[in-house]
Amino acid sequence: MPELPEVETIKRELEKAVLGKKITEVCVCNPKVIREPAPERLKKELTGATIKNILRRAKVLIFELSNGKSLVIHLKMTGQLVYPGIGKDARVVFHLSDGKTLDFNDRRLFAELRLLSDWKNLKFIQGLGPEPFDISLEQFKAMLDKKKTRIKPLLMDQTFISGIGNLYAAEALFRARIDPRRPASSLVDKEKELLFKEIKDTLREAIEHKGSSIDQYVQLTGRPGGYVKYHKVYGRQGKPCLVCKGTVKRIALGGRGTYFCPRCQK
DNA sequence: AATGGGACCTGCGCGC
DNA sequence: TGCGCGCAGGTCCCAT
Repeated sequence: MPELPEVETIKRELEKAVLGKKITEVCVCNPKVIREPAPERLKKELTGATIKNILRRAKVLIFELSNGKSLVIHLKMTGQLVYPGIGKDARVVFHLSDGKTLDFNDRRLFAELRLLSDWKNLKFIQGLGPEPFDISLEQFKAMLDKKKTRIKPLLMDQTFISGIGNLYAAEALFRARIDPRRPASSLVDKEKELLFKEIKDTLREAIEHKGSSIDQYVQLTGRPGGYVKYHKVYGRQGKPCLVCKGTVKRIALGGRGTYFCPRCQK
């Protein structure tokens, strides 16, 4: 579930907590989460390296290291980074030069961890579309015009626009009063404009509240994010719409649970 | 090109 | 109380 706001929250906290520290030891408790290289080689190459820079691209975290390599982490749905670590149920434990640990947890083993020479060459990274904050309204409008596909799955398509997942797609569409099933190209200018604004506002507000703790997401400290109480439709099926008092519905769209208010969203 | 489904996983909540 | 089942979702992959 971690989307742009959650990963951005972790990134900012990591900068304060572990930047400049050295990795003194790595414990791989479950090698399944390591995509490349082989766990033994990863351990060897990480040990002794200093964390020089921490970046986020879409939902991906990148640790640039003093040895020229980069540790690339995609949390997928249930990945967590916790500092100081407690070691409980961790899949990978990074021991740092301050005597503390950084825990990498992942209940469902979907997350991916890689050590690469050049993270920009990773196929997934290369395929990413622009982030919402990096494009203009005119660009956003032009991008939608070319697409006949339904707007919600399109917003979640990382090759189209990156950083938005199921939760924030639903929230932004509700706030823009657009039915998630609408073909993207059917949106008129006013709707595109409003949607673009609401996407950015929703993401910004979620970052301010340090993300949405649905399922497994927690901040680096292990505390939950505070944005769930501001959700207007996500997870609220059967409950009254906060705007019109109609009932929030849940449908499947592109195989994903989709929350919306049929009365508000046209 | 667009869409649907399955796979990857595990734990939770549901109905019986 | 316990069992089996559906569901949760980011991404990839395959089929239509």
